[in-house]
Amino acid sequence: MELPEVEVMRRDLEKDVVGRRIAAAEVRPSRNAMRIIRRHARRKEFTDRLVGHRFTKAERRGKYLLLHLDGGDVLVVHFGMSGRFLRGNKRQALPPHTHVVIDFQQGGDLRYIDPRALGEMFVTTTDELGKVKELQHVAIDPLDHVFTWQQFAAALAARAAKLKPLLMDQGFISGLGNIYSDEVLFAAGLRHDRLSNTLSAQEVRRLYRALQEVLQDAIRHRGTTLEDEAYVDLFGKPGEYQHELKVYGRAGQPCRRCRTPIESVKVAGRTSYFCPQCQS
DNA sequence: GTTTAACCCTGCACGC
DNA sequence: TGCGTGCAGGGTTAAA
Repeated sequence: MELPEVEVMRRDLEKDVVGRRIAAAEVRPSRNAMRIIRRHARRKEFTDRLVGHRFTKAERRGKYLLLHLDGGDVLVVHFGMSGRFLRGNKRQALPPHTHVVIDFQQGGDLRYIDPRALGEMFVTTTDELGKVKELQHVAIDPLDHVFTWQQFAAALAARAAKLKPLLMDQGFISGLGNIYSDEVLFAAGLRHDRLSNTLSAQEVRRLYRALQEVLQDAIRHRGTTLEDEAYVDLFGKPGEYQHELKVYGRAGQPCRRCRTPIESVKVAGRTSYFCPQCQS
């Protein structure tokens, strides 16, 4: 789950979960459920900090989701690859790989489902958020209004790294994963292996605009749901952006702009897709 | 400083 | 049918 999917989830939670009070919380008995709450030694240590409290705000930092609670605690969630929240109720059976269930006083529940269990969830205090190492490393959000192209240009010039891994580096810019970094680079007309400090001012501007346009567009389409990854929103509904993808997962198929076959290559261990004609 | 590889995990496609 | 292998990709960490 990358920035657009986390943002769609945040908006759903803001509408449907913020304001609700937690009546009960359960960490399921599986080994993977303990993996999800790996920062807490015991289940009770985690659930005790939730029960009786009300969600007051849903915030996003890069790919992290912060669910604030009254009383000053925060539930921090990172979805990894296959993690997601799903609204449900007692009458509905828990789907496989459900690790955490939060019951609301007003009825209904919130399930955390994560087949690959690469996600993580923990409770901390708002005061100690600044001490969480992972959150400290989250760089500026490309959709933040304080993210200016001049600042972006300086940051790119200060590094000599290939664009694709750099865009996926959460300490450089936050929120991009494998799918959106490829889509952004296509929209900017830049190759994955261009070095960040070789970009002209015009190319930097193109990349800056591509970041915002692609991410905003993906949020408007409620995220990308691929067959295998099966991201769905809080209510189980798939996104629509997979129909808008220009390069990701399209190896061998004609480029939507110039008909040249899309190529795929391994970059920093990730399969990357690009158009050899449109991107330079 | 930058890049690579290994690790965590499950489901699925693949070849034999 | 069933087994082993490799891949998918979020991130971190250690090593090159």
